[in-house]
Amino acid sequence: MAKNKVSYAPSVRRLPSYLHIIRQAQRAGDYYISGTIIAQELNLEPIQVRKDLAITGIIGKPKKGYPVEALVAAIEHYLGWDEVHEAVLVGAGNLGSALLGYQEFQLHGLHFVAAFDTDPEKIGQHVHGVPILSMDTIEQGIKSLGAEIAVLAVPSPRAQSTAETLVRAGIGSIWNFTNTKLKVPDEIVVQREDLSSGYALLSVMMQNRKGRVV
Amino acid sequence: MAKNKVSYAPSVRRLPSYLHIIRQAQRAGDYYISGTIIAQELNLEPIQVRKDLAITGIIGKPKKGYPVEALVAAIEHYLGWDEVHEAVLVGAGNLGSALLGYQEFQLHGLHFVAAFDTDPEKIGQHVHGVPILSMDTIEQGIKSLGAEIAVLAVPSPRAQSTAETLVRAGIGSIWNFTNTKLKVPDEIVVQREDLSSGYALLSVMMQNRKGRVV
DNA sequence: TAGATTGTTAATCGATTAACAATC
DNA sequence: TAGATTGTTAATCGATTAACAATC
Repeated sequence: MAKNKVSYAPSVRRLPSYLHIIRQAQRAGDYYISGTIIAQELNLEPIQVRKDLAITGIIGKPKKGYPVEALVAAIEHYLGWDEVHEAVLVGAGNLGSALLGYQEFQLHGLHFVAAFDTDPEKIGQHVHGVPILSMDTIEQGIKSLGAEIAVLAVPSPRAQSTAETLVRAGIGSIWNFTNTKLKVPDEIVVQREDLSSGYALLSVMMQNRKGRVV
Repeated sequence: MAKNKVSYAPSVRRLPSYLHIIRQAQRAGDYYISGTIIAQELNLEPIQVRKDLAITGIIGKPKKGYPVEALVAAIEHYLGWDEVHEAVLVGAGNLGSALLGYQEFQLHGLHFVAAFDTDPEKIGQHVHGVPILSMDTIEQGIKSLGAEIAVLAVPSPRAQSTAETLVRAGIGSIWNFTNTKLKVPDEIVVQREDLSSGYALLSVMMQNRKGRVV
């Protein structure tokens, strides 16, 4: 099977920002919102917004823009955010716990049913209302809970072996917050989140500004 | 002044991953590492690795690869990670505190000197050894501490107003973890980290797999 | 030496932007 | 109606990949 690759990845990455703006318009009671307005808010080109929205299948109205209600639905449906996805947190450290508490994900259908950790002090406790179970029980746990997503936030050295356990447990998708590139079968969906890459960008911008080379 | 934009942004984003691999080789005692090996580890094309590394100015040796020691130095210098950058955390909630505790950033020169929060319960306390100060004192605080980077992790609704305070306090760079697009003067460096965009990508991959459309 | 790997120059691919007719 | 905005088709731009001579 081919490696999971998303067409229009840059467009897909921008959709959540659009959704955020559109939701604001929705709360303000607007029935229509134009690509021009969205673009303005996000400092983008209107044509880019229109092209991006087109992938969700939404049809706009010349002069008025896009119907807000339908647009929210189209984006959410395209992303699968209109359905609940059961998830487990693997590694309930600082970052992991923070992710559990991140309200926005729940709004987008990410539903944590359990967390796993090796620390005996933590096992049996709850973080943000989610029970922390022993890492030793993870294989059975995932199977019986039927979780489809694992949010991986263990220390890097344990990332690969933990991923392998997740695969054995039948997990479908791994959201990888470690800085380790995971070696897993092609049919497993993996999305790696690398905080350092954003910091690298910030750092280079700072360097550029320092030398007045922009 | 032109909007801060990084040339070769995709390449810059990959550099931290390379650094990670190269450091491993360094610890293993290797004197040279080839682009081929790095590519293999990260599932990339060797030519891409070579092109990316070229922007740091490193010169490799045909047949052997790149000198490990010099390569680490070249990447770190290119990113400015060989110097200390003083930073403040603004918003000591779940995510913010997790970022403070993230060891890796310290390794790359990010040095937190203070955190600011509005919660009276937190003020006066320490997170990961860093004192939490009152948000009311942020303007003076940043000025006297001389911090150049602010890591912004306040609730979204307060993001814009907080950013304006940061600008008044003379901050140079904002690493923005809120899902709000900040409106600040062009000379301020802003890097926005959007966790939802990665989740969107994961979601679409899951959708694709479900329909066996890859 | 032989051959793996570099760095350069050219080709390809995909994403962004431009132009513009259609239209509510 | 007049004109702002859409969606489509084409042009541009930048990033990735390919080809290959140079070389340790």
